[in-house]
Amino acid sequence: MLALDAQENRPLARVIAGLMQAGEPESWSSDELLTLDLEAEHHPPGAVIGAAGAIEPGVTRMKWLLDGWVCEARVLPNGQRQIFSFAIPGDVIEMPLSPRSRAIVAVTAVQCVDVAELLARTPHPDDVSEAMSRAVALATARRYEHLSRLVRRSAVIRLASLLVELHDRLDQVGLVKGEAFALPLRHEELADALGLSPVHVTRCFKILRQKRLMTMKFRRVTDFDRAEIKKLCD
Amino acid sequence: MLALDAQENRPLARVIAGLMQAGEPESWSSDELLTLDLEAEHHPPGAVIGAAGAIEPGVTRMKWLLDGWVCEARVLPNGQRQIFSFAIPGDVIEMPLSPRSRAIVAVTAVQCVDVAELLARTPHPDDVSEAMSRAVALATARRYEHLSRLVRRSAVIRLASLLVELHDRLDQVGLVKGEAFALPLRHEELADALGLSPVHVTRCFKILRQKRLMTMKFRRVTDFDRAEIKKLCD
DNA sequence: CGGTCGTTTGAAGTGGTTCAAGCCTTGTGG
DNA sequence: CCACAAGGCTTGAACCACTTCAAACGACCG
Repeated sequence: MLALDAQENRPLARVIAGLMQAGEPESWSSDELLTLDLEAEHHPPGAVIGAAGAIEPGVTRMKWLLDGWVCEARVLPNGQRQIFSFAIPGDVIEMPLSPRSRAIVAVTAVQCVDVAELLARTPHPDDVSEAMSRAVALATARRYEHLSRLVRRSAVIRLASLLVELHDRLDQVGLVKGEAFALPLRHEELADALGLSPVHVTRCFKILRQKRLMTMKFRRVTDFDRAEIKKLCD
Repeated sequence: MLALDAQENRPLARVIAGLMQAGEPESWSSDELLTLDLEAEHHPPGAVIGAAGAIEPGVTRMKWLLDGWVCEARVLPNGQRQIFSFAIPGDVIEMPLSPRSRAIVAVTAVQCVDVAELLARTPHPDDVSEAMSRAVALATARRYEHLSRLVRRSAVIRLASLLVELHDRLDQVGLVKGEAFALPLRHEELADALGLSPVHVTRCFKILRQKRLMTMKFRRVTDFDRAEIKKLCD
């Protein structure tokens, strides 16, 4: 159960922020969600999410990320991994129909709920599915962004523009504090997302640090100068 | 009007093949489509398609490609162009909501119909929208493929795997003759799709030719050894 | 305290870019 | 029918960004 008291309430607040961002009407309130008694799934880091469930197409194959980071990835024939996107708390994840083409993998410990469950219990099912399809549209747009980011841009700019995207998304759900935010990704994960070697991700971070644009240490980004980094990307 | 007699019937046959491929039930027949008197839009090479129309979300913002090639592209801030995908006869094209994020551009002379029109006139609207959404799902899957193709793979393999994809799609709509097919793309367009320089596309074609895997000349591919090229990609 | 995993740095290699020139094809006008 | 111009394709040479390999360092966990 999502037995969230005032102390543990933050994941849910983020989720609601995510829904609002996706155009959720005001008919919703966090109180309503709290009373739904939804069962949250928990997954440890590295777990493949959703492969166990039955294959049914449609809106029901979606999960709603309450806490933690997941990535949408695929292992290429040569053994390398391609990460298509990251999802952060408040995001909606589309489960793949075939787990071979792409898999949803937990990067950190993860807490999520099945949208089918949510739809069955909410007093506003239409609003929920509306919000979900908006979230899907946002994710699709971000995938186009990601592709243009990867192609014919220097490694530093690939990294910088990904960081700006993640910063902005984290900011919208209240996970940015001043110029700092948690970034629970190893260089290897960033490398697999950006099409670079992990070694070169290190070098790119070094360049950004030397330009005094940001610091990445202990899975946290600090002194993130969003304006300057954004300028660098264009 | 799509006043197609037996002579001009081929584009429509391809389109129907495309629909069948997308899971179109047998309740359809080419005869039925011929009697619909659909108005086909014509666009010259280089034209931007669909920017003129009003912005309405949903299934109505789709067009159905009868003849010619189009690409889904975007101009990056640095002036370079990123091509996200190509569409061939029989494909369904999703029009972008905002023309800034991506544009549909005619590569050759193009003939297409609006899906809204088709839906309004067909006696099987449910079957049509079913086929359309299947086509959209296929295009989405191809976009994932394209991303994995671009990242961390050598230029020759990027080109080879794109050629295999295009070959297979053209084959399904009857546009492959033996080991040859028309490929009305300049090196520049392939380069913009593959994230390479046009010069290097030339070199890749040279390598493939020297390996006796294919020949590209005068906008036509000949001696296309699909099996060997496919093997090369893995 | 030692082992493991992740990060950092250096040195050498390579694949793709860029620039520039020549060539081939196609279209146009005399 | 030929001459010429324009656009795209081809090739070479130099350059640079990123990779790979290898070794050292640092944090975290038992």
